[in-house]
Amino acid sequence: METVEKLTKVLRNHSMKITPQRLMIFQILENNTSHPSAEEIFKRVKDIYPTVSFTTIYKTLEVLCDLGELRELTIDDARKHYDPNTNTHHHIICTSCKKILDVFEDFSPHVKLPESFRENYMISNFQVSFYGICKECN
Amino acid sequence: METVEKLTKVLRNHSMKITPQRLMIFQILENNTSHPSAEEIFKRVKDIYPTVSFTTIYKTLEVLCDLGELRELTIDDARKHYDPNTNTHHHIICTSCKKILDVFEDFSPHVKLPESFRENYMISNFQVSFYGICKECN
DNA sequence: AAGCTAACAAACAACTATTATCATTTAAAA
DNA sequence: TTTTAAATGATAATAGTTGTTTGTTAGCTT
Ligand SMILES: [Mn+2]
Ligand SMILES: [Mn+2]
Ligand SMILES: [Zn+2]
Ligand SMILES: [Zn+2]
Repeated sequence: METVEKLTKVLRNHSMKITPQRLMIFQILENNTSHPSAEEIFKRVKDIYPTVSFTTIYKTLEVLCDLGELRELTIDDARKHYDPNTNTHHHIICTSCKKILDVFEDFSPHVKLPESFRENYMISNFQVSFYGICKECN
Repeated sequence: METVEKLTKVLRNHSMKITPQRLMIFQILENNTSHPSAEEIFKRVKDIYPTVSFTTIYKTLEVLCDLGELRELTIDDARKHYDPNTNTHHHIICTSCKKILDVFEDFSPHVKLPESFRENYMISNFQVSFYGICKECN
C-alpha cells in the first residue's frame, strides 16, 4: 500500500482528520528517501498552501511518529530529520553537506547488545550511523 | 596519562591558555563516563566558580572537540552530550531517562559500509546506538 | 442536505539549546 | 614587571521546536 493511502487509513482508524495540509505532507513523504527536516517539508507544503504554519507541520510529524508511521532521526546535530521508512535500516551522513543516505545492510546478526546489559535493558532497536564525506564535498 | 594532565599539555602545545575554569572542566571530564551535557558541566563548574558563564563552557568544549580530545555525541535529540573517551566505542541510551552508557563491544569486523558506497564516501567512523528502557525506568 | 462537534489550522508567543559580540580581565611569555 | 594575545563573562541574538488560543473544518449524525 502506498504511503498516502496507508497514512490516511491509519489516521482515520484513530479518529483523526485528514486535512489537505496533512495529505500534502503524506504525499511529500511517499517514497521519500531524502530524510527531510521539518523545514524542508514546510517549504514544500508552503508552495501549495502559502498560509500553512510551521506548527501544523510539526504537529503532523509528531502524530505520525507517535503512531509509529514515521521515524525521527537523531543523526544531524543541528536538526531532526524524518524518515517514512520505518523498517530497520541504517544511515550514512556526510558531515559536510549533511546529506543522509540509506544503508540497507542487515547488521542484526552481528550487532547485539552485550550479555551484561541484557538483564538491565529492554532494547527496542539499534541504529548504525556512518559518518564521512561524500564525493561532491570531496 | 590522566585527562587533566593530558588536556593541559595539548592546550599548551596549541598556545592556548590554562585557566581555572578550564582546569575545572578538565577535572570534571576526567574518568567521566556519564556523558554529561553542557548544562551538567556548567552547573558543576558554577558550584566552584559562581560567575562562570555558559559561553566559557561551550567554548572550552568546542576547543576540546576541535582538538580531537572530546567526542560530541548526537544520540539524545534534545541536547548534545560530551564524552572524554575518544576511542571507538558505542552507546546505549534509555529513551525514558536519557541515561547513556558505554558499549565497548568491537563491531568493526562486522559493521562495514557496503561496497556500493566505498567509491563515493570517505568514511571517518561509525557508531552504533542502542535504544531501550533501563531497569529503573522499567 | 444541514447541523454538530471533536479535531485541526493558523497566528502568535514562548521556550530551549547554542552561538555571536564585545568590553574587560588574565595567563604566560618576554 | 610589562606586554599582549587569548579567555572570560555579560549580554544579545539565533535557530529549532513546542505551547496557547481562537476561529475553522472534516466527517459523522440526523
Ligand atoms: Mn532512511
Ligand atoms: Mn562513551
Ligand atoms: Zn557532502
Ligand atoms: Zn531510564
